[in-house]
Amino acid sequence: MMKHMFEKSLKENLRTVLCDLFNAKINLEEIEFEIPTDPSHGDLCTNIAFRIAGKVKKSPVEVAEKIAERISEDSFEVKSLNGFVNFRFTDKFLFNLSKDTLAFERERLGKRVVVDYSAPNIAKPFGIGHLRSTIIGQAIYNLYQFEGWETVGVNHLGDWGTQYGKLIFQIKRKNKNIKDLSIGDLENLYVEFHKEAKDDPGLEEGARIWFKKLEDGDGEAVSIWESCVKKSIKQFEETYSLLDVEIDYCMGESFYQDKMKMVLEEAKGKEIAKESKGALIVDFGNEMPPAMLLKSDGSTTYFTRDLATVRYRIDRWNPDLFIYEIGADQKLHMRQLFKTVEMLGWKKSEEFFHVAHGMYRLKEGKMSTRKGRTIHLEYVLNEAMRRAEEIMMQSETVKDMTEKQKKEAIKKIAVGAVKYADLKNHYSRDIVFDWEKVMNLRGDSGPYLQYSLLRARSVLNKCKQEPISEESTIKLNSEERAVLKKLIEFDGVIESAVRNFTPSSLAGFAFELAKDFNAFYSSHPILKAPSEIKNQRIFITEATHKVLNKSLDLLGIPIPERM
RNA sequence: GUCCCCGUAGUUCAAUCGGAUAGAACACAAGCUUGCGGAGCUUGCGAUAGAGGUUCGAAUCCUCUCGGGGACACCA
Repeated sequence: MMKHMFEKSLKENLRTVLCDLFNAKINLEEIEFEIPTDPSHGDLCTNIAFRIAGKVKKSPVEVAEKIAERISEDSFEVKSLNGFVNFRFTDKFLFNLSKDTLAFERERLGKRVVVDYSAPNIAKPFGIGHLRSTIIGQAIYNLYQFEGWETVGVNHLGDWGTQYGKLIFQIKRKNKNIKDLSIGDLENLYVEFHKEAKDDPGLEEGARIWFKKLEDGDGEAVSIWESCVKKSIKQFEETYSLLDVEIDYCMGESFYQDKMKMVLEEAKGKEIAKESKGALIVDFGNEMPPAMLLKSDGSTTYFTRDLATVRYRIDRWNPDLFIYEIGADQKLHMRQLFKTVEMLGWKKSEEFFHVAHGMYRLKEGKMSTRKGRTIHLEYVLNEAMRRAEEIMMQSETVKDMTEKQKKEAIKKIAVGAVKYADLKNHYSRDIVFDWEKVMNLRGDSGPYLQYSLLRARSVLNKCKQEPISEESTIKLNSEERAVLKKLIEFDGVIESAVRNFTPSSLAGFAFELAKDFNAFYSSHPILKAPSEIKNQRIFITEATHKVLNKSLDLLGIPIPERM
């Protein structure tokens, strides 16, 4: 808060000065602070001189110089350079600002957000694509909650649709008994169906018939389907537990079976839905291709279910914001959905956001279930754990750990590595799936963050922090300044991560903080520092620990006790 | 064919919604242990696909070319 207040009063100060000097009237919003690219320029800067130079018919350099001459404060010095106005905090002031960062409590905003994420398909192993949705979605959920939103997380399980008609049909054709089939078997049957349907297009028709039967409540179809759901959910629960993810509600597409009719009636009544080639569609004119509500055989589509889902969520939670963490391949679908919601008059499309994550690709080419080029989460984690163990064996510090403790640590390191490798990328980018990068346990990686945090913790465990009195002299070296300057960025990073739906901003920040701390740690003693600066170094260690801990917590990266 | 996203060191990614000398990591090369955890630290090498335009200022915005990915009604 103190930083906020400081920036606000500095803005007001600038506004007054600009008015006095150049008779320029500006809004506070026009003044923006940034962090100079080169730390030697200062700790904060503004480009306001460029913005008003044209208005007042002076050069930016001159404007900046005049501003710098005019402002004088005890807590920072002001200098102009190349048209920028640079502020450099005194050590004491910077130190006090950083204390402010440690107050994590936010006021409740009275706003509610529904976050739709994970949403794996039943009867298939948990794929790497849904892993992305799960990890990013959970981080966004955490971030919104931290910022003071009331959050509702929903796992919109893919448990309905023609694909299960295909699966049931294939099970029947091959005379299989659902009781004997594993998730892997089910996936194989699905793949097999597609292969055979290529040569025999009649099979698609059979699949549609079986889905229609399922929708109409046919006993046999429902029983096979229920069995698939059960098997899948059991496996998903193991996965979520391993990933340390908990989603508030699990309501699959099938949940909305009886809620679509109402929506269809409303769409027809408002003349938004119309008939075309025997099907019921929503026409968007030239803006977009049409979306389908009912197929010509009368069965529903996932568009219908998504629409019913929105209706349900409005009725139940009436959120101020809907966030969908779903792959970029569904961009058109989402646009159609948001537009239709607006046409129905339920909500404005601005109240919806599609976090369209990019797709995973392999170095060898596209991923493809049919060609067997998929990556199963289980395999990735096992390999990551193997590597973590390898490094751990060389470590001195874990020698006195029990086997159980080691196993637990290895698991957390592997999960942290996999999650961080995903979170550090901007969601919109496709990720080239590279084993070496994902399971990298050094450098810009999850374990690097975990390690840095534990090292800070280890130092803190060896001493007692004494409060630093207001009178004590603070004198900082450049490594200490770097850490403190990074720390005071935390609030802004959170704000931007929330506003832009980018946990990647926080991941990047956490890495930079760890890096700055490590540089500080390696060049200056903390516990054996001279007594007059020992306390300030302990404070820096403690603050880093606290902020790093919170960052990893928000990102969903687990922290081992030792590693 | 139409629409959307992307193109940054050898490789994988950053760059605070137009700011100062484009940052990291991996890989490669050279160093760091008498101090708290070496999964660490320091140094070096090296990039905005191409051509125009907009302006004080462009990786970022506009146009075109080339290259990659995705989506386009009975899959989800």
